Amino acid sequence: MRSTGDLTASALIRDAAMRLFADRGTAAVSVRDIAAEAGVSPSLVIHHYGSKDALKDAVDQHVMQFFGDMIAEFVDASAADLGAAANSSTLAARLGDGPFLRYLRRLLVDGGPAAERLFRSLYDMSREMVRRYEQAGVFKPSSDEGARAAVLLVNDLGVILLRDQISAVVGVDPLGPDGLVRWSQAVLDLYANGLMTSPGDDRAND
Amino acid sequence: MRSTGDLTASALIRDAAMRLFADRGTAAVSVRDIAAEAGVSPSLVIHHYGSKDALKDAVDQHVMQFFGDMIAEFVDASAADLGAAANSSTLAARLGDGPFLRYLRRLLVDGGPAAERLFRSLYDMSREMVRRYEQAGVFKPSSDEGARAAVLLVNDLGVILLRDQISAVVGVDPLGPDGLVRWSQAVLDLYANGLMTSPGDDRAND
DNA sequence: CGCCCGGCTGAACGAGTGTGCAATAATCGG
DNA sequence: CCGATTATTGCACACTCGTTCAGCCGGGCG
Repeated sequence: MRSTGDLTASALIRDAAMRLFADRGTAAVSVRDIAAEAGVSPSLVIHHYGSKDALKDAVDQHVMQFFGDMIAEFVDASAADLGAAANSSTLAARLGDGPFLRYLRRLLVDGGPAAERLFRSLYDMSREMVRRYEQAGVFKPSSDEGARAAVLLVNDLGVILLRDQISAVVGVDPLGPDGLVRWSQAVLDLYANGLMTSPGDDRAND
Repeated sequence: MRSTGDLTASALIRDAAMRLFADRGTAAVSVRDIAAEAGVSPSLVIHHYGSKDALKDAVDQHVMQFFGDMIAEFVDASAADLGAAANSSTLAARLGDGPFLRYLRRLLVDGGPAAERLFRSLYDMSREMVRRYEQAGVFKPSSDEGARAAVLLVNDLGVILLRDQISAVVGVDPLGPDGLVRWSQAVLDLYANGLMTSPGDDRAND
């Protein structure tokens, strides 16, 4: 019942479930697995959350709360100073190696109402960002702000979703300390200069 | 045993498994579900593939073959004419609404050796594309071709991974007939012109 | 015709699943 | 200290899982 530094049992269970769900997917994790990971009995898991589905809902809500707070904080900070906090680097660094990003991946791919609400929040944030930057003259005006915001959002989320693949194949974790600067530079170069020699050219991408 | 128009039973089972795996994830699909979807008995599934894991391997291999062929064809076509076939639009349109893209999503997120091989193929394709375009003078030279190729690849795959979320929130399927042109225009505009007013400016993204 | 043989099925088994329940251990107010 | 409330557990039940196996059924071949 105490809310001190060490976690309560139900929080322990929730965090264990979050880790396992993120790594293996919800269906591949049993209540007994969660109990073992949390160091408690399977009965306690049910006693605290009622059912496995309810536990999943609690984990979803917890993750949503986390990202909701992060988004709000980020929007506020960028309202005060458009340039300072407004880059993905600090965001990603702050997220650290916690299980939140890995859970976010499952959440977005598995879908569901919670995922849709979260994605809507992120998209709204992206739109607001684009609007501010365009108004401030940092971004060129766009004929399709919605699409531009979506493309930028997909760019950021794509790194999170494909992090493991990129790490394995490219050889550098794009969200690690070293890979992050390399990735940011490539993205910044793209955003600042584009990549084609003749502006307004015909189509060409991979 | 025949390879005519209507599929053989084992191919029927494989396709049913691919659909269900893509939609719900491997662990959430039972052999009985697959059998029902394919219209056969559960025993026949095991009889043809030995086990559920082996069936999943067969599905993986089938999908890998499909994308391998597509990649090879795409590289060949773009070698002949750099501009004509070298856009994602035709690729996505050719993939259509088949289950391959949905399965690709699960494959990339669940990881595993097959996914890593596929991602490596895609990354190699992206690198080769970037190299050709830079050499042809279509792309500006880059200080980090690897990172540039990775960013472009993530951009394309991100749309596939987040397709459902984008459809639900933005309101347009980015791989549908109408959404594709809107999405392509936004991406093309980004690639051609960048989005910041002062090239080489300081950091700014969402 | 009889035979057999590969595709296919239904029933069954053991293991593992989520969950309910009674009993035990811990904690706290009096 | 004691009673009570809460946290926690072991056990059991019903069910589903993947998988096995004996047998059915239709068609090609002697």
